[in-house]
Amino acid sequence: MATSDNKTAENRPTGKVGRPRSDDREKTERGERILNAAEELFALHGYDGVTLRTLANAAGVDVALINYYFGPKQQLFDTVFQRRAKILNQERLSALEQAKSEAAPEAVTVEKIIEAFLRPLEVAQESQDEGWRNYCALLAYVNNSAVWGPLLMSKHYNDLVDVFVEALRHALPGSKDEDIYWCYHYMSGAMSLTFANTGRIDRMSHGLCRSDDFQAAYDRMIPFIAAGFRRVCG
Amino acid sequence: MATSDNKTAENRPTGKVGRPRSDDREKTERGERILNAAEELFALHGYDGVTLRTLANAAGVDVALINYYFGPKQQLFDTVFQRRAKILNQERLSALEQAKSEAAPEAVTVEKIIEAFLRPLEVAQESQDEGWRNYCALLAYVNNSAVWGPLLMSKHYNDLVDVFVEALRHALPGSKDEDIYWCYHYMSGAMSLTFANTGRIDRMSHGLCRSDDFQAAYDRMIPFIAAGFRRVCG
DNA sequence: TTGACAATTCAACAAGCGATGAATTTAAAT
DNA sequence: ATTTAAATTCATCGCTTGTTGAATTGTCAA
Repeated sequence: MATSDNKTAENRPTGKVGRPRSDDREKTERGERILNAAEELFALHGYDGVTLRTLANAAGVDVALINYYFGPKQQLFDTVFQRRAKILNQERLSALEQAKSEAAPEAVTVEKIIEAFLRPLEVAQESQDEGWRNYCALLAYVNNSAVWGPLLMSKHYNDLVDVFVEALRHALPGSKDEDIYWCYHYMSGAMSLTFANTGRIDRMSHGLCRSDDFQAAYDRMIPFIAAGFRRVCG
Repeated sequence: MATSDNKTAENRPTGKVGRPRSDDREKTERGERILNAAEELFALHGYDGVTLRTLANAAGVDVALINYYFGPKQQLFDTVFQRRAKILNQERLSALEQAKSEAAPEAVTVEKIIEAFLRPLEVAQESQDEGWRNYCALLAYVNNSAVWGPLLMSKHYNDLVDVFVEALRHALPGSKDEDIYWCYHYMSGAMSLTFANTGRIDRMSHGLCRSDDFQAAYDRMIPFIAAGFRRVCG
């Protein structure tokens, strides 16, 4: 199931060898175009489902340029995954800080914590930048993979977990850490699948619900998860 | 990230050409060995991460035999996925029927419905047959894939969804179908990741929780999900 | 103006890919 | 006994894979 080559890609390599004139550079830099195309293709087909040639074609770039910019394939994958992880972590952390200061001196509620965790993803998906939608699918792929998950999720998201779990501890006094971690895990799974946008719910609900209706997904998800936390960790 | 070839596989091809003597047949038939190995490898590396040669080696058969038994690669994948889907569907349906008859004439509770949905998976994973553990990871892979999900999940699991949603409708009178489907989707995501057994929770909880502690995962998951349903669909 | 460096294409590499036709051996049916 | 069919290995096909070295063209500082 390797991706089709799509010879009629919008961005083609110039065909001329050597460094290009600085005046006819494309609006999006080539390095960034590679990352964007990689993000989309990896999200859809997984690491092994994408060949460097397909990727090069989609990005409108020569194959060799990928290695020039990002080194071997595995390193490219890590770079793609890392790029938005940083941003997402910042967004979530600042959302949590804001919730804390709004609630002070009271402890912030479970609902608000979960909102701080989920809203940045919803905002990202709702945004113009379609790269975020691709990244969410990539996140679902990595999160559910026994090969990549242990490597990349731990590397780029473990610190964030600590902060949110600490907040949840205060919101749910008397709860056991073990319970919190398990609930966090359920939240992570529900979120992954939901924002992976696979079109599954559309078919399963006979068209009643729509995968790309992030508002609908989001509105229900916060109370759903929060109620779960309260029941198990209460 | 193609799988390593593992030349020292336990089951080797005999090396002798032609149909084997019926008295020195292996205890597990070759066709079944192929399916088992495929299940394990596809679950770990995804469709494109597994080559027929790696698979043949793991199953201890010649490459050509895979095609002989199961046709092209895609068809093999479908067969692997289908095999246990049938069984799982039966188990879940009969668990639901039993819950219904136990509750009669009252309507069965949300908790019991979710238990009927989850317990068969837990029993499967807890069983001796390690193939079930692999299948759960495969289910997570397919469920979260935008390529395979729409094809295989709908094909093999949509009927089951209808039955369970119908039961949930009665357990949650006055609820909107849209709400039920979204909650069902959250449940599906939480379940996928949890039973995919990626080792993620082990690292995230600094060793406090263990991925393979299915009992722990299961005990908390039912109240978690049920509380979510009640809050959103109540 | 020269020389170092950056950015790009091209061509090739060895290895590996899925698939299949032919040959071979045995089992089962007649 | 013969024939037919099933189960297996082997060799090979044409293509694709990730990676790299060499050549080319442009920029920019000395």
